[in-house]
Amino acid sequence: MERAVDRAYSSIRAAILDGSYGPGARLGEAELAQLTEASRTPVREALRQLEVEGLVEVLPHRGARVSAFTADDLDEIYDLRMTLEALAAGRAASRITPERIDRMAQLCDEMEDAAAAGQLDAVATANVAFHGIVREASASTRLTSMLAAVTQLPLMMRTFHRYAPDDLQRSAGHHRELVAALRAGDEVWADAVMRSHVRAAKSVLLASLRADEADATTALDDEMGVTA
Amino acid sequence: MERAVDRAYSSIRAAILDGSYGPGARLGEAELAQLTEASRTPVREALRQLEVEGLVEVLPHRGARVSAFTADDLDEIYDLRMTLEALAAGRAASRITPERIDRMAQLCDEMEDAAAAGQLDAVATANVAFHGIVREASASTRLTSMLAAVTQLPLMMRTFHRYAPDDLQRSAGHHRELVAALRAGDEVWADAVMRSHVRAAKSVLLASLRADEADATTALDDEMGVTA
DNA sequence: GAGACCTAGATTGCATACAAACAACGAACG
DNA sequence: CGTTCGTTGTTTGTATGCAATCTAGGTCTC
Repeated sequence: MERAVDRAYSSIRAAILDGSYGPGARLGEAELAQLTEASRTPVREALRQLEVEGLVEVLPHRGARVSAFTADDLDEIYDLRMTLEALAAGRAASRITPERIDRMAQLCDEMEDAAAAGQLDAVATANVAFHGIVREASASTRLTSMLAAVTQLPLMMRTFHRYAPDDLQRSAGHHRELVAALRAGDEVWADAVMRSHVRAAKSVLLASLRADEADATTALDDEMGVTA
Repeated sequence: MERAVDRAYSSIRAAILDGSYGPGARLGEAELAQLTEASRTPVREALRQLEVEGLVEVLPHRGARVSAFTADDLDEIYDLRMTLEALAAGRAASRITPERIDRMAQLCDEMEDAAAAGQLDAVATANVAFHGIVREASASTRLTSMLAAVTQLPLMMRTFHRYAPDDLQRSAGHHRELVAALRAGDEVWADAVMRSHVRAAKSVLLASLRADEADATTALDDEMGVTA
């Protein structure tokens, strides 16, 4: 991470993912240049990179904003993600090495332990590593970069914090099953498991968002009731 | 096309697609700045954009080169393209308007006429428009931009010039069938036709490249025979 | 003669100054 | 009172100069 572009990229990305800049927040170049201790030139390049990955939107002559996702976006993104992750899993089935499969099994252990201990951040971290192995094993740089674009949303929304115990257990089951499918070298199996896995994640997220919305409405009603 | 970045982008892209810069050719920033009548700043941005779309590769401190595709790349790209294009067709089936379907049917006529007249460039142009309608109708900006990344290769390789009459006829058949599937609003049908269509294209391209290679080898052998 | 090292030229990466476009505010007019 | 237009401040877009890095050629050593 020597180049100023990389510093800028990492800093901005971290600031978005940790919530310093929420959805829709303005990303002024001068401000970011100060934050990342670089000039505007590398900041601009970093912003374009982040745009490709779907984390920010830049409008001509109007600057950059953190992406804000609608329900339609979410639907679209998870459709894409299901298709792409399944393709990656299928390709990985015939290419992955035993060592990597072992590492995935190990990550399954870690995730289950972390889930049992209620450490959702640790689950999320191990989960990213787990899926990362599948992508690497798919041996397709293009596919890998496309997957990056549809995986930012779950990161931004801290999806694991929306998982109930049942959801976590089902997710762990998918992970174990995927390991089995890969060990068997079964493309179709791996593809199918991954589809279930992503689709289930979408379902959890949508349900959770609907619940959030209901809460917000209730809160709003209460507030109006108080002030009226 | 007012902004210098857009000028640079268009000029460089055109220069690559018309063969002025072949695969592996070096793309010096100063040279491109002169070509596009802009400074290096917008040229750099344009190059990054072209990198995203897969037309060029840029290496840190080493500049940009036109992408050169290996047989593995080709395999990988067509796998991805089949999956994404099929997804787009499926989504389009339930969203496309009758007007757009009519336009697609019209483009079918044009392509068949052009093919009969041996005007392969005209076929290619209409084909791009035809597939463009499907992508727009898929109503997914992300999917659209991903498809752009896996559609540069066929453009660069002028794939239509490798089609024999039988291939062109099969392709036309796929196009007609896709129109029918979309008119019927049948997602599964549209998905399946598109898979066939892309897979057939891959097959033609691979066969054509193998033929090229054989020719090259023969020519080389001949030459060595002469010089020996 | 082969290989490593060093130097010179050229090229990319970064910073900064300037120009162009946009947004917000206020005044003038209908 | 509302609308429109001008004006000003801020932000993005572009050009250019300088520093850091890479490539190539030659020389020196083994």
